[in-house]
Amino acid sequence: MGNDSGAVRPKRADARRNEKALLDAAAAVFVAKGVDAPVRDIAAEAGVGMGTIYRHFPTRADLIIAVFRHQVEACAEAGPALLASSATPYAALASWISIFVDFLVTKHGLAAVLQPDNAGFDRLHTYFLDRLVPVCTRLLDAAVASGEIRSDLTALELMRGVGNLCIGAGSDPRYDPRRLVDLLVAGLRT
Amino acid sequence: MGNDSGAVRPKRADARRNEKALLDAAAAVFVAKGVDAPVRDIAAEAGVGMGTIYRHFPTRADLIIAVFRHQVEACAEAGPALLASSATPYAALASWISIFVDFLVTKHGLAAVLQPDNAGFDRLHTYFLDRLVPVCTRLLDAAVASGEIRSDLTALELMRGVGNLCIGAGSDPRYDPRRLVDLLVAGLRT
DNA sequence: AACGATACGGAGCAATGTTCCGGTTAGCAA
DNA sequence: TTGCTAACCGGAACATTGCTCCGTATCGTT
Repeated sequence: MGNDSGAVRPKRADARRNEKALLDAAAAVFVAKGVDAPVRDIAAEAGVGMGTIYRHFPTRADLIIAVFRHQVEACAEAGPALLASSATPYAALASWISIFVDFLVTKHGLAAVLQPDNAGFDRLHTYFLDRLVPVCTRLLDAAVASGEIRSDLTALELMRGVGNLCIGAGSDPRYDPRRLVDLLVAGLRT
Repeated sequence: MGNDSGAVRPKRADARRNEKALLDAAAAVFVAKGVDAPVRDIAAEAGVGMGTIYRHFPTRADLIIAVFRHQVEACAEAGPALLASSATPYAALASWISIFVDFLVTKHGLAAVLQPDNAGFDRLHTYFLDRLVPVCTRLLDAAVASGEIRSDLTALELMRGVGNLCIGAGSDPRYDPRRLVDLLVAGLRT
């Protein structure tokens, strides 16, 4: 998975340096203030100007994608692994959902950004879904095939439901998205 | 429930007229563009200035509350009625949740505004919860007492979960919040 | 008819995402 | 080493949006 090492046109050294600074700064700011942090804050943290951010990442969403890409990959790759190692497909599905929830809950406000109508976040929404829906579909199909769950739900619906349940996690200690998600997954059983 | 007719200090005629115009305009704009419509649009639709809106409704949330108040009341009042007329408490709970979902889904973007961290919408959030959580609690308690559902979930959690599931309804025909909510409610069963 | 309290309208402020452009510099060629 | 140009940089400027302020117009009373 060579990211972009020996590509068509080697970037200039300063460009490469700034891109890394930006990614690090964005990660730090996201942790501190959530993914809704103003672009200016990220630019300041990285010690670069606004223009530099938007040249490297045409839109906020692209920056977010870049920052979380490897975590999304890890989540995607966990799917088949769980299917192979779990006692039943349903157990694998439940475990995977749990991983997915952990990912969403860990990042302030990331879940909210999965909304398809979040203007400007189309790219992010598309990326997440393109990468994870197939994984979830496979888990879901397996669990349906084993007769453990009902068959009238698509992976997209399930993931979106789970994503929605995770919105606002952490802002209110009385609301624990994990419990609600567990309920949802329990409701899936035949 | 005389709204504010013969109150401490009779408002001026133009003030009363404008308040009504504002409510009508807001309702129309909310239907057309969702509750996130710019305040300026509402002012324009009502044919008044920005100042007028903010004098009558100190904050966007207050305007939204005013527009939807009677529907929230209807929802609140349906709770005890359903409890009395349904076969079992669980059936009453399910029916009430369904009414609640209908309410949220009908209004573009209303669900998203139930988030406690939605800066500026504290009032709206508080109003909704103050009015509806007690109703939901009673339904939940009754269903727990009849042994139909588990007892480790608060009304707040359930309502927030349902509210979250309804976020973005209508923006994607492949996502039907009602089905997810049904799943959630099904997961409640013992 | 005059007057004071009340309401009105819209310019203006602050925050934020995004675009633009003049100045600077890395990397290559002679 | 020196010079050149394409790529890059920073931040000012623009557009949108929630909200505030204040001079002016209007209402209702005396």
